[in-house]
Amino acid sequence: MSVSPVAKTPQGVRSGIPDATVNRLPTYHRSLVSMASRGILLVSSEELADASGVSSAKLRKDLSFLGSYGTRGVGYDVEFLLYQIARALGLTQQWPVVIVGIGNLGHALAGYPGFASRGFKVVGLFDSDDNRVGEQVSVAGLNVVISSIADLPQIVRSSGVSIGVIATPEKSAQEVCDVLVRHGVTSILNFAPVLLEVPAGVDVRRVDLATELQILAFHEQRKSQLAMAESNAG
Amino acid sequence: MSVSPVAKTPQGVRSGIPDATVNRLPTYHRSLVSMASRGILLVSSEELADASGVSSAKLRKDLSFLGSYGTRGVGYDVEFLLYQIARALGLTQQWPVVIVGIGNLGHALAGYPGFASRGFKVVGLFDSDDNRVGEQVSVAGLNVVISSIADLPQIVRSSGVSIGVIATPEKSAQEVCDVLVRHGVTSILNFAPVLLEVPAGVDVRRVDLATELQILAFHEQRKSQLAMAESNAG
DNA sequence: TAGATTGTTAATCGATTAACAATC
DNA sequence: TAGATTGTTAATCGATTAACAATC
Repeated sequence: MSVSPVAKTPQGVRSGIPDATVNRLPTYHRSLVSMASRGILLVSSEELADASGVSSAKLRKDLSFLGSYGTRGVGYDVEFLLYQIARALGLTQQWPVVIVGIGNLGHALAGYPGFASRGFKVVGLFDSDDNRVGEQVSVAGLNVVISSIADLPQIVRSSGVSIGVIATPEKSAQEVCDVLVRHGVTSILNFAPVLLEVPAGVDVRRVDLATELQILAFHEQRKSQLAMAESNAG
Repeated sequence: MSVSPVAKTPQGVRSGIPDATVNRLPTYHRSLVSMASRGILLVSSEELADASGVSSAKLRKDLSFLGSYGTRGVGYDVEFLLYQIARALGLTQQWPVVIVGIGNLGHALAGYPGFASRGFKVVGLFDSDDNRVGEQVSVAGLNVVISSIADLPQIVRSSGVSIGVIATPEKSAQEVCDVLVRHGVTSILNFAPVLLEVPAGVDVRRVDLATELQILAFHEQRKSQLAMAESNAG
C-alpha cells in the first residue's frame, strides 16, 4: 500500500484528488500523448505546464496528488507519467459506452476518433425514430447498427455499460435518462439542454452549446465596454 | 449611473461579476425562459435554485452581483429578472457567429435551435473541403450556403463577427484560429481537441468529448472502488 | 560539487455556505 | 402586525500561487 495524500472528513475516507485537479488531468493526459507520439522521453513541469496551458506550480501541485512520479533535477518520464495519469483517470480499463439519439450530433459523437483511442468503446447506438433503426453507422472503422430503445436494457446489461451519452432532443432526454439509470448506468454525459434529475450516486455532466456561447458573449460584451471606457478616459 | 458592487484591484476597475457566477447565469436564464413559457410570473430564490440545481443561498448571492432585482417577502418577477440576466450576459444584442468545419459536428451545431433563440445568428459556414463548398445547410429555417475559407475574411469583416466556432479536425484548428483572430474575432468556441494559441485579449472556450468522458470515468472508477471497500469492510 | 527541478509549505485568493437583519 | 423572502454579512472551505527545501 502506498501512502497517498488523502483528504479525510469526519464522515469517512474521501477520494483525495480535488475536483479541480481531476478536471485538468485529461488535459495533461492529452499533452503527454502528443509528446510521446513525438518521441519525447522526458519532460519538465515547466514544459508540460506550457503545453497544457497552466502554471508549472499548479501542474506540480496537481501531480503531487497522484503520487511522487518525477525525479528532482531531471523531470518526468513521459511514458511513466502518462501511465500514472491514465491509471488515475481509469483509462487502463475499457469503458463500454452507449449513445442515445443518433441525429447529427449523435453521428458526430459516434464518429469521434478520440473515443476508441482512449479506451471508450461504443457498444450501442439507439434512436427512438423507427425509420433510423437498422441504419449502419461507422464507429472506429466498424459498422454499428442503430437499435431501438427497446433493446437498450438488454445491451446495457449484457455489456455492463456504466456510461451513457444522451444526444436526444430536449423533450425526450429525461425519459431516456430514466431508462439508462434504471438499467444500471451511473454516469451520464448530457448534450440535451435540460437539467436531468437523477438519484444520488449518479454523475451527470452537461455540455451545452448555448451556455458556452452565452459565457463568451458576456466576456465579449465586457471587452467592448472596457474598450469604450478606455477611449473615453483617453 | 447605478452603484453596483464592483470588485476593484490596484490595477483598475474589474468586471465585478465573479467567473463562477457568470458561468451559472446561462443556467438561470434557461430556467427562467422555461418558467416564462409556462406562464409563471413570480419565482422565489428557492424555486429558481431548485430548477437550476443550485442552493438558494448561492442563487441569491449570484443575483446580488447583477443588482437588487427581487422583492423581499415576495420573490422575483420572472420577466424582469429574465431581462436583467439577458442584459448582463449580453443577450439583448444580436451576435453574428461563424462556424468553421462543417462535418457532422458542424452540421449539428449549425442546426442547433437554441442558437437563434438566444440572439446568436449564424452568418457564415466555412469548410476547407472544396467538394462541400456550395452545399446548402438549413440554419434556423433558412438555407445557408457553405463557403470557402478564402471568403471568411470578407464575411467576418462585413458582418462584424466577433464570435467564431471551430469544428474542424485537430490538424487544421490552429490555422483556422489564426485566420479568425487575424480578422477580428476575439471569442472562440473550440471543439477541436487542441489547446489553441491566441494573443492576449482573445477568449477561448474548449469543449471536448474525450475530456468529459475521462472525468466521468474517473468518478465511475472511484465509485466502484468505494463499493468494493465497503463490501470488504462489511 | 554545482546546477536543475521536483514536491511541499504557507500565504493568499476566490467561492461557498449558513444565518439573519432588512423589508416587503 | 405577522409571515415570507430577499440581500448581505461573516465564517468556512477549497483552489491558486510563490517560494524554497529536498534531492537528483
